[in-house]
Amino acid sequence: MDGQDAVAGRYPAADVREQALARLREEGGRITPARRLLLDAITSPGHHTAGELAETVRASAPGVHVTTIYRNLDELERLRLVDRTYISNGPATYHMASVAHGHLACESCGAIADLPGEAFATLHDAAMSMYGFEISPARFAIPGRCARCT
Amino acid sequence: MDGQDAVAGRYPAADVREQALARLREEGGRITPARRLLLDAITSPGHHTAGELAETVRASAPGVHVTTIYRNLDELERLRLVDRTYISNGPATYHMASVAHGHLACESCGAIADLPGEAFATLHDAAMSMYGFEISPARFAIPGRCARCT
DNA sequence: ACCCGGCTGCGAATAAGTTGCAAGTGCGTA
DNA sequence: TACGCACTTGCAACTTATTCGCAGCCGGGT
Repeated sequence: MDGQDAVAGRYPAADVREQALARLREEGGRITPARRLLLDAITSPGHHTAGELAETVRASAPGVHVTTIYRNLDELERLRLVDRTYISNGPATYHMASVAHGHLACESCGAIADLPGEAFATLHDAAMSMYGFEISPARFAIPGRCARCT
Repeated sequence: MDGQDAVAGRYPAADVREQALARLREEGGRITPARRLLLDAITSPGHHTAGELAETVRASAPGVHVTTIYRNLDELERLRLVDRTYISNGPATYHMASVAHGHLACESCGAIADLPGEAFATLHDAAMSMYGFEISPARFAIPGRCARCT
């Protein structure tokens, strides 16, 4: 199961990072070492839990507290710079927001794959016509079984 | 946003309950007051969290412990009699398994609506052709915004 | 009525995430 | 370049959801 980066990571991570920091500053936020390191971690390929991100950040700056990670992720999500994705009952995972896409999460091996936004077209239409409901595909993962685990 | 029971609840709850108990017995399980009450609670319309189910059961039998609720829900899920649905970061919700369907969960008011299984057709095909991935629509809720909250 | 094995209650443990508060620091201003 | 205010951070304690070990209970086949 590849395709982890069918969507994110097309541009140098440092560019994405500085762009995100710029947006933070626009909003009256500050640029701090913790934030830069968090963005470094989150721009790396794949889907990361808050705990993993904390660990990655701590590799460079041991003092950074999980609370800081959570608060910054909240802020980045509020600015729509990152997507928070809930995978079954496990911890939420985060990745840079980019092209709209959804996720597939294997219930047995935990692998995650991205699915293009177009795959959600009929789903989107059904939700909209039946309930006037606007779906957010990026924010959740569809459970199931991947090819390897079937 | 109605349609909570577009799928479940077409048959008298007591029938569904006794049928589920019969399946449990087939599997070498026992019929206990706690199980009957849990099934009574879960067959009532809507989507229920483990905590809510515990409270409902305790209205009739105050001694029943949450652990018992969780263990029985696990068992019922194993037998595919109930579906466990994860809604964002909140507690899991449970409902009787019946016709395959998905869920829409409003991020702002928490309302839940059911979506027929057919709405997942293209999604299913996309997941299958791209990754050989078999999705389980019943097991998750799609976040978004309902008509009232937009 | 008896007995075996499944079921239950209890308490403690775990994991993820949140909150209040005091101390620290980025960065606009002078 | 120094100052100060508002934004950030670290810490510890708390909440919520769920699981586990263990001892005793009881459903139901004989």
